[in-house]
Amino acid sequence: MSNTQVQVLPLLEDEPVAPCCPPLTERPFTAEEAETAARMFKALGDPVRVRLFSAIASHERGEACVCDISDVGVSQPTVSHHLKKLKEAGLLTSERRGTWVYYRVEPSVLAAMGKLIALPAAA
Amino acid sequence: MSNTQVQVLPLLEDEPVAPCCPPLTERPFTAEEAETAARMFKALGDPVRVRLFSAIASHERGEACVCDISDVGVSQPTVSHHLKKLKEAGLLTSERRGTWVYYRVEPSVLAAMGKLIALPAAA
DNA sequence: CGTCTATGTTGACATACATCGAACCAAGCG
DNA sequence: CGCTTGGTTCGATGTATGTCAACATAGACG
Repeated sequence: MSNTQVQVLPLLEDEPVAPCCPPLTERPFTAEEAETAARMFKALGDPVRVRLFSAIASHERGEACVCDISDVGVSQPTVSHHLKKLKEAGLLTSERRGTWVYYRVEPSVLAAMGKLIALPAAA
Repeated sequence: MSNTQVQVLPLLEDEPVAPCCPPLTERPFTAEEAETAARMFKALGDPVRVRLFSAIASHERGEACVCDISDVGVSQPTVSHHLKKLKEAGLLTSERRGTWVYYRVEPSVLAAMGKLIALPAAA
């Protein structure tokens, strides 16, 4: 009843991608874990999206205006489509600042993926 | 310095997936690099394939008989189909030993993927 | 040989996806 | 206002993909 200041996670409408799964080599993934991991991999399973993601990730502060990265050989609507896909997968966030729209890499995503591919110590 | 020759890459006649690309965050990928990276990501962009890959990778010696991993909720031909995809992508190799066929994780692949999503050293 | 078990291949089918042009919103500027 | 530039959404279209049932192949074994 009394609102004891539940300062919760601020309403993420999409599913959180970051806290995903153990390393792929640790144990067989469950169906759910596989679903989550596959969603991330699938988002990067297109050359155009890899180029866009890499362009943003390697840009200043991990963010870039669409205008800076839309030279990947496809039409501008297609670029927008792919950016949307990456955003839906939780890999990017976007923000409009005046005239331009900036996309930014979700930092936790890289950490989550790094954990996924983590190698077993014994080599 | 007794490394007279590299011992890791003898004869994969299919496209070598291992020596792929710099980290995604280092610089914008070229079209070719993106194509290579996307092929790897795409191969793991399906939940069934993630489960199969994880089951094999986490198995003894990074290899497993098909019979040990085919319980992923789809029919046997579908399992075979996905294993073939993973093999074509260079993530797995297969070998027949008597009655059973064993699939094995290509170790260099995990290294390549780890390099791909390597985090920038300092922010 | 014949047959059984373990996998792979083929054909068919429904769904998903990448792509484009055109139409549409949003912000700045005259 | 109306124009211009940046970006997204929509509708259409061709291609890729996941899936299964049916058939094929490869060893093991009697």
